Amino acid sequence: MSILTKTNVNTKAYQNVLEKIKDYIQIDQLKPGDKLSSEREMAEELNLSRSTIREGLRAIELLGLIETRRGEGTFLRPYQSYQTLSLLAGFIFQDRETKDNVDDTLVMIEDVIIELGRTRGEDYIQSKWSGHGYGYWKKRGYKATFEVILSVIDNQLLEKIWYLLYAFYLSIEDKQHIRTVKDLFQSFHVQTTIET
Amino acid sequence: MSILTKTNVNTKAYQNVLEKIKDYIQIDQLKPGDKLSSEREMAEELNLSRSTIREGLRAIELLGLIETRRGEGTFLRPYQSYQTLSLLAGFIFQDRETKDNVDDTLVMIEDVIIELGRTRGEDYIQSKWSGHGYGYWKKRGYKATFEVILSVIDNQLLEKIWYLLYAFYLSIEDKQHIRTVKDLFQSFHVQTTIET
DNA sequence: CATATCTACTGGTCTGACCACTCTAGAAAC
DNA sequence: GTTTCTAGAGTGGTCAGACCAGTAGATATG
Repeated sequence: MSILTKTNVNTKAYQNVLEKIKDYIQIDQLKPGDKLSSEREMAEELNLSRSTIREGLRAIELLGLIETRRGEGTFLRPYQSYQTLSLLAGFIFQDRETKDNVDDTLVMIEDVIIELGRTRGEDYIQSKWSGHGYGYWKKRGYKATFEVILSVIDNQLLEKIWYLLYAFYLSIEDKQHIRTVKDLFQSFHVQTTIET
Repeated sequence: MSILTKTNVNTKAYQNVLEKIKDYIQIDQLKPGDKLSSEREMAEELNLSRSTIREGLRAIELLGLIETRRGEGTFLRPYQSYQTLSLLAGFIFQDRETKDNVDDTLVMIEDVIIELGRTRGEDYIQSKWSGHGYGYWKKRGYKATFEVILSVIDNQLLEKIWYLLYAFYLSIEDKQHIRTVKDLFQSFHVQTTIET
């Protein structure tokens, strides 16, 4: 299902581009940051027009897999950027019913993460937060504060899901998070009084 | 940050296409199955070339949001198909570290869903499962069995996340789910003996 | 050695063309 | 009047070729 390098006639040409590039990455053992062939080279190699190649590339780019820089070339992406995730979230979770569930779901996912944080690194989180104090973290904002928990749970996937949801949450309206920095501090029993 | 309809000069043109289409869908209240403007119309309306429009469309198409049919037009997709989700999951969660976390994360998300199912519709689930009996549901498979829980929790978002994860889980290798139908039955105290 | 300039190459965008396909209004046949 | 057939308009799929705007490296210049 995955590494079929033969061109499929029935599907659209740009989909073959996706497969080819996927193979290309695997075969050449390309790593993040590496440069792909130029669009003109790919076009010649795959016997397709440059515009068709570009349609495929745009799709992959939106997924955050590659990055294009004018004058330089096309590169494999180091990692999924926050911005891309945000856009993705907006599209994936478009419909009305889904939007109604964001609040609930975000809270639930955060519950899971917080629980994980408690078992895997309660001490670290407490010292990190109490080090700078409540006032500091409140100023840095909810996202930065929560990321401290994310940093210790060592689960990239759960992390990505949170980012996806959080980005989506913010994109709906410019509302504040249901939870506050104060809530976070309290769930880890860290002092929330501001020392002068 | 979200619904700015004004064209951003710094970003690439096809990204503006994405925004425009997103707005377009919202403003015109388009529903799944509805037809979008033709590529040529969009091009004229947005003052862009058709190729640029197409680059944007291809990206959205890969996300499974739209569907193009030659000779007919471009349509909003009815639902996010399972297949598309699988492809998406593969791209979004590409890297090695992320893959290592799938097992854990899937279990955790399922815990959340199961807990929700217990509080919101334990009776329904129990009667549904015990109605056909364990043998029936075991034959129908884990996915179908789990979907019973999903059907009562009334949270589309959590549902989508599960589908995304589950698809991704299966795509990594053709392995069986960590949990079994039996486990599900037991967490709801439904009999797992097969009557003859 | 440092600097400025030139040049080849890259992605970004546009134009205009042709194909294959679908749908439909109107002509033709009944 | 009803059915069937057909031509044409419209749609997405693909292509070739062009120009612009950046980048990087070679080359020439001080």
